[in-house]
Amino acid sequence: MYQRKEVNAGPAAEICERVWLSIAERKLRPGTRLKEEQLAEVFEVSRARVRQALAMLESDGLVTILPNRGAFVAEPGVDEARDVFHFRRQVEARVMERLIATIDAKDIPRLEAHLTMERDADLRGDTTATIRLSGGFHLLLAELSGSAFLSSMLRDLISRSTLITTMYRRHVHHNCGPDEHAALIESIRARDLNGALRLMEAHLRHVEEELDLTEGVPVLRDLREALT
Amino acid sequence: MYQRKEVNAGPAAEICERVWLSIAERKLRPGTRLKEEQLAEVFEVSRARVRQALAMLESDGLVTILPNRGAFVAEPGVDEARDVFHFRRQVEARVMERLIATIDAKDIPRLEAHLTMERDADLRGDTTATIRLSGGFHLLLAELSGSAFLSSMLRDLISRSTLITTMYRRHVHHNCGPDEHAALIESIRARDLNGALRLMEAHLRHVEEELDLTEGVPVLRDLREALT
DNA sequence: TCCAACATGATTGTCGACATTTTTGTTGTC
DNA sequence: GACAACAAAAATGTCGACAATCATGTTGGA
Repeated sequence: MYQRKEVNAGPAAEICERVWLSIAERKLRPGTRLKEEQLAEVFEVSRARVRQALAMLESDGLVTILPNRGAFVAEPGVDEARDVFHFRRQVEARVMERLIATIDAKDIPRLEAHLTMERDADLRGDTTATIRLSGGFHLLLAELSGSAFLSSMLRDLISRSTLITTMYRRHVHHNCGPDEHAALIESIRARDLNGALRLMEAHLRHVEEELDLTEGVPVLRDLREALT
Repeated sequence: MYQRKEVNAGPAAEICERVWLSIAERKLRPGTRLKEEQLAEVFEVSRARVRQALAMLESDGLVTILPNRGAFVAEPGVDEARDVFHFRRQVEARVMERLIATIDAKDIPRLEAHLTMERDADLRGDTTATIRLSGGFHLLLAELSGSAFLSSMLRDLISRSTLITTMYRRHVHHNCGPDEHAALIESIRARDLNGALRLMEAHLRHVEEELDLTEGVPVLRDLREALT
């Protein structure tokens, strides 16, 4: 999920992923303060690396850094939430166009292998793996599309989506179901662009519709602004 | 241009902006190696800060960092170029929607003041200022739209656009003309969303049409891949 | 002469210690 | 008792030195 290149998952990326997972599992709530020293102790790494990881997480929209004040788990507002899903639909559509135009038949098994892992984690009830793999499927599509730019954009949007989902979902976690992923693979195999676009659109709408984005609750991003 | 928040332009952001300007002015060509020590000497800062700046520039797509190998000015391919402009149109459209829906009349003067600076720099023949202000206008629109998310996305896309323009433009630098910006301001003042969207679309198409994106020249991103 | 292994130089990556800023707790005065 | 100024503690920000890694040039052998 957080690996920057194909093989080379930098050491800081590992911290990013663990934080991301903790957020997805609601162990870290939005607004929580992230002290550098504390994180360094937990992950048994130097504080410098924690800073590096926090900077990455900020650019991915997962944490907000206030200069000289510290890092906090971000709290995206409803407007940002809508924008994130809006652009995620755009990006995933573009990915699908490139993917169906350029994909090599020998890459299809990679998708199926991923799907198998998703189903397996789902059956085992392994929440952590399920969350990781669920986002990973979309990211794999981007990688197979061959565009590093689309991949990096999508990773950003997926991170934000995850955080938004934890904040605004109505019920328990919905499983970004493996079945919908399976249907997508079939469309890709058949190189059915229109079908794939329709499925992806529906898939993402399902996720968004599970959220309650009606409330205009202003979000405390900066403690100073929040108490005017 | 590179200021992260409103007032608080971090010290590393200054380095980012100077590198960005050098790239825009074609003083730094795509593929150029950026040695940390060298940059530290030129900018008279510590190497740690240079690393910080390079990391930011990488996430903005302006430089490519190869682990243990160094940083290079990025060389986006034609596919990435098309994607960047594609999404830039999407983002700017979204900005315009939010802007016209929410803008306060008292903010219009800020736009006009910016336009005045653009015209002034243009008349003086101050290329550096012209480049900076030209991108700054679009970024100002995003800031006035009130969405930090859209702002950060757009800053990223503008950086990449600049680099792409220097790589693929046919003739000399086209001035992302102040006149088209002026027309946009009029539409905003009149809260004419459809008009504004049309103008923005045309404005961005003008920039893209000045480029020669026909050649499928593969780009050397990684020296290893390039010589297969 | 060509190739491989090694040694050297240069460059990036990492860490710990110190300086700065912010926050919190205390004291003294009105 | 409330408020302001000050002092102590804690957290963040910065820097320089050292370690690890990669590129280049050299040497020895076939």
